[in-house]
Amino acid sequence: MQKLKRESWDIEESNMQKNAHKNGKDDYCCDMRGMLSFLILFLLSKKKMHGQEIAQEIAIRKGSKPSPGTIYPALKALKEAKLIAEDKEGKAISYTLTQEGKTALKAAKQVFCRTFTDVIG
Amino acid sequence: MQKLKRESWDIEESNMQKNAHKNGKDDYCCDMRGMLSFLILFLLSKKKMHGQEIAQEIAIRKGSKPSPGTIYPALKALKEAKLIAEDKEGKAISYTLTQEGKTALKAAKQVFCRTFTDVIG
DNA sequence: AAATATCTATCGGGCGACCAATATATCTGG
DNA sequence: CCAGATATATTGGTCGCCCGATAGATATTT
Repeated sequence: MQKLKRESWDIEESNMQKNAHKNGKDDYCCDMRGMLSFLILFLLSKKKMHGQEIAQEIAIRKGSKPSPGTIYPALKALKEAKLIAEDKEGKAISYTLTQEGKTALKAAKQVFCRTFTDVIG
Repeated sequence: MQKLKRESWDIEESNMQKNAHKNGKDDYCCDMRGMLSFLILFLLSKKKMHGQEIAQEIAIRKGSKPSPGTIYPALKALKEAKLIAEDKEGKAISYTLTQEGKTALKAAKQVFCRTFTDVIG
């Protein structure tokens, strides 16, 4: 169970960095700071989603759900960068990629793939 | 030329985030903070390298070479976490993955692949 | 031996992801 | 209409990646 949790890249887990040499063996490697916006853009390229759906999908993928204080500022920044657009429907807000967002994602995906060539598989 | 430079994920480039709405169109998406250690572990799993080789390989992959102030602290942290070991030979230091490093990379790779499922291709 | 080049290493600081806690708004059931 | 549930949003703070500048250490060249 401990081992299972360790698989995630939580901030709490990855704080192992500075403590790793104290704790003895563990599997610190790195967190994924900087990848949130990229992930959001990618998820929205699949289908329109609202904030909570995005958070939940990320939770499934990386094992830890981003808190409101993480996800909403990120969405706000992407909105202000005009990469995503919102579509309010009741209490929920659906986000979609703008044309600029699609372009940005395409470019980012290219760098991503080149950077992590051979990592997959 | 401007367009070419924009493809990279430099800090300077990705600072577009807060200025993106001022600059009009651009391709801000995200940086890759937190992925450096992961990348280093992966590169070292291919072959032993010294710091400069690692920096150069990253430069090729993501388009910007990490500065000494980036790469060496990262190596130091990984060393203190016992995920890599150093092998001094003259002025250069060769780094290799420890057994723990291999284990950590394996676990991290798993999360990485699950997180970015479908992004590739 | 001195100069040059290369690699390693440290320092101070900026920036932004990220969290916990809290607040507001909208929807639903009793 | 009020209470709970759900979604959005803000605030204040921590953490650590990452940079530029600088300095030390080692090898090679002159």
